[in-house]
Amino acid sequence: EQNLQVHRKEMSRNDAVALFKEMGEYYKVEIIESIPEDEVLSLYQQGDFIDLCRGPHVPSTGKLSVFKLTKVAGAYWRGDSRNEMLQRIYGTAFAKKNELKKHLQLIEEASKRDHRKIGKQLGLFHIQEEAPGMAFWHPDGWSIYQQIEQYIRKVQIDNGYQEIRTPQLVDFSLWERSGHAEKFADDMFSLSSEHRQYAIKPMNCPCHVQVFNQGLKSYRELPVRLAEFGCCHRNEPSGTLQGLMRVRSFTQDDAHIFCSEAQIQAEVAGFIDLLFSVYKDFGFDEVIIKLSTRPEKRVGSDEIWDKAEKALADALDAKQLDWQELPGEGAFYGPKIEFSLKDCLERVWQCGTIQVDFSTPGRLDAQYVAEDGSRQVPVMLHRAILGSFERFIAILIEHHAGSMPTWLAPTQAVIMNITDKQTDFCKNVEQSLKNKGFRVISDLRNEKIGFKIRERTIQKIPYLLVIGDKEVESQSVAVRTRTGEDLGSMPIEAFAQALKEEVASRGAVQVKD
RNA sequence: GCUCAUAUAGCUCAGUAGGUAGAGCACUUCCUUGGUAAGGAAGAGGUCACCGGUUCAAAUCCGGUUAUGAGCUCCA
Repeated sequence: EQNLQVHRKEMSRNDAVALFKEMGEYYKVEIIESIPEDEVLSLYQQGDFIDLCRGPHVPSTGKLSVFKLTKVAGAYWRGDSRNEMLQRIYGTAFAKKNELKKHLQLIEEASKRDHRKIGKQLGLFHIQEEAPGMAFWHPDGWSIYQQIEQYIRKVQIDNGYQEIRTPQLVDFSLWERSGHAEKFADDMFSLSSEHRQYAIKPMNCPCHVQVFNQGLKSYRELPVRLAEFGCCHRNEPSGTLQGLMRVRSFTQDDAHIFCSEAQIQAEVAGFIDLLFSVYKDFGFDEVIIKLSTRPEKRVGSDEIWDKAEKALADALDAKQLDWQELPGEGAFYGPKIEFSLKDCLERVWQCGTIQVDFSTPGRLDAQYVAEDGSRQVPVMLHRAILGSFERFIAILIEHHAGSMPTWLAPTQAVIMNITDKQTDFCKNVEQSLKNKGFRVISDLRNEKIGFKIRERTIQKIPYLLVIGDKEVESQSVAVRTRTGEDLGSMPIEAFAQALKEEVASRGAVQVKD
């Protein structure tokens, strides 16, 4: 503590302003002028370098034994994009050398797993100049996408959702009525045709209300759960695009639940269960939960907000989940819960959300007939589990470093002959596994088995089935995994059964001899 | 959108005081039929992102555009 004070100086405002003006540090002068009169101004010195700082500083940079400068980047003066930009130098310091080493290794590992890199290596997708921020999905990437979509479709239908499909292009007047045009017009793609102004939909909610509005609904029909794999476009600023993580064209696993106020808590509770079971199936066990409550600018009475916030909090508490409150962070139309998952490198990704909306149904004239015969406006719950397919697949690629769990892998097994004497048997095995519904290919090229194994291992195919004369004779396959494990020879039926179990359990069990 | 950087063969990358380019892998053909992470030979492949300027000459220097990367701001 004593040490820390040695190089610390306190100064009067006038002296400090004079000093920094003399140094040409006008931003520092601005900061000094914004500090309240009664606060102490402290300065720190390292050699010839003097700086205004609340502190504390280390007495000497020599005390930072283990550090590394990591990057240089621009940053807006006072975090406001209308201001000038300053250069910020980032560095990181650790108490021990091996801690720094561990930290740098983690960063390196993350860069090896970058979904853009793996996406290219495995031929999953690409993005090109003519369509910035929009993915071209290749066969293997689309296969992963389709597995996920079909899985979510089944899960939602099993949980009382009805799937719908709404237009990509909707007249601007709907976005004006919904309130989106006013706030987000610059971020919407729009076009005109025959004296009509359209926008490509930036979200699905207004369209879902249109479906709800067809036919007068009774309270007996609530809750109505409408789901859509809704493809949306938002004209995000060019500098924000990033691989599949931040795109201009994306598909949400979107759904809207129309219900009464009394049903909110039960619907939220049901959604939370669904979300946890889905994340578990994808191999994510740790979920971080945040509840955002009423902001200053909002619609709806305090009474309704009280009820909605309580419904969300009670739903979480009833499941004894840990959650954190973010006061004032809710949307203007209602409170929300956000769900983030942690990947194997401990990185946190926000994916799921459920939001209560008191505003949109009323703006778009949604109503139902209540028990007493009166017309009521339903509450609308916006919810997504994965968020967007693009982003979720990027997270999966990085979490698994490209080795997708067998149930998601584009190719689950490759059959390889040693010489072309075994070609016919290989084709039989391929067909028989395909008939059982597995995604398999044959590699019958005139190449050495070592070469094929190397290539298919790099492609992260879960199972490599080698067939030589021995296997033909015993009607079996020699099984090797992408991790290099040799499971020995087994009858085709035994392999198919084990593979079936692994796929059904979504990777909890692996094929074993 | 802002700041800085980057753009060379399908991929990963070299390269040049300014004199129109090179490797490995992949691809094609031939030889090889080989039991668990690279068999051998030959061949083909590039207006060096795009537009303009300087110059006898530009892939190289300068300006602009587009895209990408890092960060900032934003994210219904």
